[in-house]
Amino acid sequence: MSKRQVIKEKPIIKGKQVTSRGEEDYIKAIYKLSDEAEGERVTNHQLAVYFAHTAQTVNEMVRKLEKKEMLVYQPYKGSVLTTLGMEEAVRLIRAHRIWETFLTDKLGYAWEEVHEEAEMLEHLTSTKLADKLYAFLGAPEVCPHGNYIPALSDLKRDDLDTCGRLKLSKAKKGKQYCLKSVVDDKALLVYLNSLNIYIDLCFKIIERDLVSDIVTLTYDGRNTPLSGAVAQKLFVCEVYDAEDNA
Amino acid sequence: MSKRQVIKEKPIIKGKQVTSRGEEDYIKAIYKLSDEAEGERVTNHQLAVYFAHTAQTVNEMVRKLEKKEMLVYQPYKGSVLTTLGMEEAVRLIRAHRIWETFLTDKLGYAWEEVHEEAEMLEHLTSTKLADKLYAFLGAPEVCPHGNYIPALSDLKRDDLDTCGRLKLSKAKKGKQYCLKSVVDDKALLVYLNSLNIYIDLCFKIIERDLVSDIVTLTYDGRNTPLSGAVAQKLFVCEVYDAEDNA
DNA sequence: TCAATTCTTAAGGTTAACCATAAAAAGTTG
DNA sequence: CAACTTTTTATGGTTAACCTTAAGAATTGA
Ligand SMILES: [Mn+2]
Ligand SMILES: [Mn+2]
Ligand SMILES: [Mn+2]
Ligand SMILES: [Mn+2]
Repeated sequence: MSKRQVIKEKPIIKGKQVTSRGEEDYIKAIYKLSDEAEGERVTNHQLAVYFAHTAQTVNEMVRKLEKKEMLVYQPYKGSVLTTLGMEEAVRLIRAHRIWETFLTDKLGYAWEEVHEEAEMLEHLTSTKLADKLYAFLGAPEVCPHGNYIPALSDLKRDDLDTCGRLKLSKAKKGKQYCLKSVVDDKALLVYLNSLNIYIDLCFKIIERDLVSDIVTLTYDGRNTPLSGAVAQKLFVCEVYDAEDNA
Repeated sequence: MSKRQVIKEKPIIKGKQVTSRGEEDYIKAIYKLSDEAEGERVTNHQLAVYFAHTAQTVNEMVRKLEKKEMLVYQPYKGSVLTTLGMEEAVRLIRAHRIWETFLTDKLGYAWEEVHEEAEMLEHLTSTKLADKLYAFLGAPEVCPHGNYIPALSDLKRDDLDTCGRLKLSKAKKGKQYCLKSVVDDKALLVYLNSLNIYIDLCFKIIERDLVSDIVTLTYDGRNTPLSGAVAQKLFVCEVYDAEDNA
């Protein structure tokens, strides 16, 4: 009999639930994959590999997102996000990086621990929450891995990750660099911890062996060799050190 | 060809995903309903009303939770949480209240805005995250609505909400009280805002009309009448004010 | 005590998000 | 351009979390 207050649960985002978690993950993936190489379009095959989903599943998701006008799909060519899709992607990446920053800066998480948590939290983050968190963090420029935290209006992805930065694998012997960002890959981050390498570390390249594909850095008074695979995941900018110019 | 890193998405909680969002909501609901009146057991009907689900759905969920040993169900009698179920409930309530506190204390949300956000965030909150957040908040005793934030070991629910507190609807004329907690109901909270009533406000009851069921309080130098329905949702403790004793 | 009411549960449906199989369509290449 | 490969898509499954309908079981109370 007790006519208790009726509670409608599961408003997963805010009110109308426009995009599900799965859809959001696809949008983000397309955004990220769309300029990892240089090709504009992201093929279904790329998505299938990325998510370890079947071709059928990818096709279904892509078609669904197309219907929602988040992307334009051309069979045998791939998908391009619409402006709507880009906005969604940027909203998610912004939330992701804000959470990562919160977890490390405020709660003391290590940089290799935050990605998974952020991967979940980003999907429950209203614009209001993201903005309040961002302000609370003091409007940080970058996440713990050095990637820019975009504003909602920053749809140009070129600016986001590698803006003006150089892959360490393309850096030159004899010059000095400062580490600006790293790929958010747990194994890599743990490895970098073990070498005492972190964002804003400055070092000099003392060797580049093209045959063995190894770059050797100097910092903290010792030499550290890095494989090409690792060097490809680190982004640096050149440092013009006065004392070194002499 | 690009053999990209395979990413398994959707680890909704942490690793093994023992309880889904729906299951967690049921566990919490049983916990909450189990002493709203005084009866131990929570009937399927109560749950059906609470969630606006059908009897069939409730039955399925309850049976599923029974299989997972989160509760013991007796047909026609209702469900009681097992210790496992209680632990789960407390974990969720703890996370809920910690998030609410974070949102108000750190991000400046109003107390009527935090429940919905917390309702989602609680389901993605590992023990580690909850503990770190809690420490970051300075180990607060209560949420913005005055309810205790339990430790994971606090399974006794009596202590949680009304421990030593009195429903304002049962308070006595002429005495002084301090508001200690309120039911987390948006409409109520907004109403209290309009009256300048907040946690830790002290006031005196100058009138209790049993016929009209209205309590009249004095604070801020004015009299405010509250209906019985509202007074039932406010919990107070008596204040022994020296200056008033004379 | 037995009829009315309420509660439970069996049977079967829907949708979302995944899967497999296999045919059809497009692209690639010798 | 024909053979081969890759991509798409039609069909049809599965599971989880909801639903409806309706039958059967327990409780209640006159
Ligand atoms: Mn990340
Ligand atoms: Mn990052
Ligand atoms: Mn709440
Ligand atoms: Mn609360």
